[in-house]
Amino acid sequence: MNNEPLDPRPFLPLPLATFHILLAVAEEGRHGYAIIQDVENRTGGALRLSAGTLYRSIQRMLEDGLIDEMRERPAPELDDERRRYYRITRLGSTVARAEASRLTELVEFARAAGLAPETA
Amino acid sequence: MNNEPLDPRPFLPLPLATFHILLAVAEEGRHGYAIIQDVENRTGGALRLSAGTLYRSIQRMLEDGLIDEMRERPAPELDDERRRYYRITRLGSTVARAEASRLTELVEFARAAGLAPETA
DNA sequence: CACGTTATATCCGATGTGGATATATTAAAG
DNA sequence: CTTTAATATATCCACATCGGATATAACGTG
Repeated sequence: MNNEPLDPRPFLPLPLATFHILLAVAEEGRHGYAIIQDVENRTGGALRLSAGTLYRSIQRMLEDGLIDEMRERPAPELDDERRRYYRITRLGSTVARAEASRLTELVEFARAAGLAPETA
Repeated sequence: MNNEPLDPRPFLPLPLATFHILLAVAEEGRHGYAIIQDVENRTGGALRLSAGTLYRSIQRMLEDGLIDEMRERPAPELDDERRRYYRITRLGSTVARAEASRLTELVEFARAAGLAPETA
């Protein structure tokens, strides 16, 4: 077993697109186009990942080991052979957790400066 | 009086350095070098704004009206004439609040995906 | 008065991003 | 059944942000 203590710090702060992609594929295995739609839906249309940003982010994340490509097809009955499905890795989870904690701290700074509501 | 409803959306997502600078000058009027130290202290040394990033960020923020330069010298007794002091504007506060709210939402997404602790 | 720290400013290269473009398959509409 | 829109991946270009290096100079201490 590989239980080395993965260090997320070299990855922080995480690029915005990378964090959103990690959240999208953490829920369930998703392909690129579905990630774009997931991010748009969750942000109420406020963030629309461009195709350029998405696919280059995915390449980087594969190289860095934050995600990996799945062989299984999550929905074999209504499938599309063009799709490439991705899921989060253990390293990806560790990095996403560290980024979430950085963001939480940032919001607390804003609250202390009177620039965020008291009730989260 | 100017009570037009300032729209923060075109500024979002805010560059990381810009948000940290807004938080630093929101507490009290600060000069550039003091901002670098404030950010380093608050983040426990995790984020060290480089001089290049800081002074170019300040220029942009002045042009955008997020901060403005003060005439008053906060500490006239132990002053340094090289210093240039900045404070947050009303627009800067509005933008910082909007960014804090975006970050809060982002952390909630991470929590929903099981990638952040339940207790903020 | 020499030296490290404080202080502001600009330049360069690397990275992240949106928008445009390309290509091809799938689904829906006429 | 053919046209069209949506789906799906991928690459290119230009722009913004950023860290690190460099420059210049005033300040504080030994």
